[in-house]
Amino acid sequence: MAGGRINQTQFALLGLLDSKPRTGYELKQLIGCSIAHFWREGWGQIYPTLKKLESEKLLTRSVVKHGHRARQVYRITRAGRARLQAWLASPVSPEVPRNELLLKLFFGGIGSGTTAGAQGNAAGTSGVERCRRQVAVYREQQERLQAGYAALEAKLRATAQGHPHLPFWLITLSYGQCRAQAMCAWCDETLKTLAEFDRAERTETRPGDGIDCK
Amino acid sequence: MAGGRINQTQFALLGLLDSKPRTGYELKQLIGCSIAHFWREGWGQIYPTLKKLESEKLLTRSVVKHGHRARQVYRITRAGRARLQAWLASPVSPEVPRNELLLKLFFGGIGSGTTAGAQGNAAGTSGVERCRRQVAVYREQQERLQAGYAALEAKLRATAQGHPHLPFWLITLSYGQCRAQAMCAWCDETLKTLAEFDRAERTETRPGDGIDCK
DNA sequence: TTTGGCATGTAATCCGTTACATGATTAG
DNA sequence: CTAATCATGTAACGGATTACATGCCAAA
Repeated sequence: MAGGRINQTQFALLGLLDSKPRTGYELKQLIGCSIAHFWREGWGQIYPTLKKLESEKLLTRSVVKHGHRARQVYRITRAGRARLQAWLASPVSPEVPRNELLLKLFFGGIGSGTTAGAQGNAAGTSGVERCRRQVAVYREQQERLQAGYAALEAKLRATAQGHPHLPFWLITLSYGQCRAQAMCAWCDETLKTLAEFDRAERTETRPGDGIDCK
Repeated sequence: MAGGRINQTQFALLGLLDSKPRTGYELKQLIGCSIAHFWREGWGQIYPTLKKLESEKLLTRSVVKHGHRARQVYRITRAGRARLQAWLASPVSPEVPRNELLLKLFFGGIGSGTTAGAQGNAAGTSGVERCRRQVAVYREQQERLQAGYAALEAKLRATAQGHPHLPFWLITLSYGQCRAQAMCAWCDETLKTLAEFDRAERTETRPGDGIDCK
């Protein structure tokens, strides 16, 4: 997916290091509680990227003794800030993320083969029923997401009250809320469409001809 | 991207081959005009995947002479249909796609450094202004998407009128339409928020303290 | 005749996930 | 004491994009 472009991990790290120096571990934690709803990073990405950024002089590393342990604390440099600024102002690269759900729905007309017979589609095996289940699950997910956004918003408003960056954080949450809400509406509409189509399909079942474009 | 999971390309190909045998080239074309709004494939993915599917007996390949050329036509097998069915009925793997726009907005509070001074934020360099531009561009994109969806819907309704799979294709379009519409609404709301925040910010500018969780 | 579309592939590279591997510190 | 958390990394794997490379055929 969103796969082959310039490594964006570096900008997430630079951005989080802008406010204060941190260790890789702290960065991972911070990601998990601040931007997890739209951005994930794994260890295997964070540590190598930090090293790479250090080698490019965008970060400096200082080893801080903590008991017997040596913590690697990274601090952003002036060059790092410049790099970050340039990225922040640069246009968002347009991407068409793959959507597994839509692909499955697009193929909703493909019958289950094994039970396709003269007596029509058995309940539970038709493409329509398959799609209904997928959409129902998706709807639940979206509702859970909404609850999560609401909870995070409440926590943020309480914890970071008055923080100058708070409005921006809330904007990202609002994005998720709007989207999840719209997706729920779409689910309802789609479930209705599928139910109607189901009724119509039980009466006349034609073999699907090929898809073709143009 | 969506990176590390099981290769989904194979299912897109199996699904498109379900209705009729096709060549790799035809598959690429078909993808471009039917599911391009939520699914992309490149040559480098299609041809190797077709070979892999053939080696797994999920497809068979027949070489058809076309003038002097040899076209490799792939046909789905019974095992291929079974594999496709299993996937269609399996739950959608939950993913948290990275969102570059949101990351940039999340860092909206990071000032541009070079012009940060006593006289407040110069127009065009503040984080707020940066965000406004990003959101405005995004809004335009979403509007263009909406127009594209509408056009494709009209074309589909005309071209594939009466096709038994048409309702499913329209569902995927409706998804995009709902989302794009919601995103436009979010943009408007966000632009308003940013404008208000801008006014407030010009009066009192505090240095951003660090983000911290919990 | 030359351009554009048909047609098939390979190679390089990068991104990202997952699992593996290790060990110290601290709270219960 | 022991479990959870802090803390840092590496290795392997697989997926996706992009560019590269080639050549036929038909239409203008």
